[in-house]
Amino acid sequence: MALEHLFQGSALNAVDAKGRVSIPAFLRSVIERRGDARTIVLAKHEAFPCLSAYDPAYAALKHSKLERLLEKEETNPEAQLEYQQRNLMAFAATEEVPYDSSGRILFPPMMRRKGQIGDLALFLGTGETFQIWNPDLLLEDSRIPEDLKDIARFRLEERGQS
Amino acid sequence: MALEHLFQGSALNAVDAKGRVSIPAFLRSVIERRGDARTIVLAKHEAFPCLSAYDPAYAALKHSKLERLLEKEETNPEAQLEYQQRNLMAFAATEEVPYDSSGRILFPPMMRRKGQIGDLALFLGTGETFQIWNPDLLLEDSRIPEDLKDIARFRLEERGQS
DNA sequence: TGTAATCCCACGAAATCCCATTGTATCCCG
DNA sequence: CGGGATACAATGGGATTTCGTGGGATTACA
Repeated sequence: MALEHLFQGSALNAVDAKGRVSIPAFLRSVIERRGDARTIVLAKHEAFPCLSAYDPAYAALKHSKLERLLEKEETNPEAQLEYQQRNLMAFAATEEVPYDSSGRILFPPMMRRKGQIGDLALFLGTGETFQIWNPDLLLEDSRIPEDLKDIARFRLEERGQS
Repeated sequence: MALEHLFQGSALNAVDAKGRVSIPAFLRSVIERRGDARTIVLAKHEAFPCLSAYDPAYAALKHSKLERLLEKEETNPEAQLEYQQRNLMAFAATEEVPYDSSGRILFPPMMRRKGQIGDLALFLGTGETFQIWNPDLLLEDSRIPEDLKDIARFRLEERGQS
């Protein structure tokens, strides 16, 4: 599990009336260096009220990891059920969306609701994956370090002036 | 067993009066990337009250996997029996159906009964295969993670409002 | 010859493409 | 070093295509 290209940096982009968002160019370049897809995978984050996003290559990696776990414990019926559940969450509870030539995706309504994304989307690189936040929810969350909130405030300010 | 194209995402489609269902386009595209068939294989799921579905290329893969398992334990008579049983399930208890130019299959009545599918079919990608559920049965099943039920509820809602 | 499967066309909604505009960062040359 | 030109990113809006769906017509089969 060593992906050499890592997601980093932050950006605040608008969601337009049609539900479209630009994926920041610096994140797209990582996706395209990892594989040749022009596609991102969206999932609800397990811990935070935001979305988790990554490229298809990372999703495949996650899958093969699950497969290997199963083969080890093939005899155990409890392990079978847990495998089924994980697989459902990893694939049925995610959506793969392509971005167009201008780097935009159409935000799937279900994910938009799950991530509680309004008309602003805050992108945060976190290494192997990146997160998409409603900036207001990030500022409200007590688990988020103050320094990170400062970044969110800065991005909001930047936009408020324009 | 490394398939690069994986089934992912969810959709809720109608079964019409003639018993026809659209296979979601995002699942069809995976089928057609894996092989050049415009066909799906249906089977009763081993654990859940739903149907399991995949492409013919995957069926072949599954078969060779069983074969390899058998060769490993050729001396064990119990393994022989189990092999026969699994092979029967994998091939006799399945149906292969083509989809037409608009992406619809005619639901085979037996499979429809086995999967207890009414006039709504919930499609769930699970990586190597996908599942077809009666959405009500999924909501009733205690083994299904709550987050996944949320997705089913969202899909139902989406449809109810239109 | 009747029943069921397949084909064909049609429609509305939604997704996708394409082009235009703006603002910002970068480059180049005086 | 400065200032204009250039390239790219993000965004808006209109045009086009695709998708899911219904219904009728045609074909296959028993």
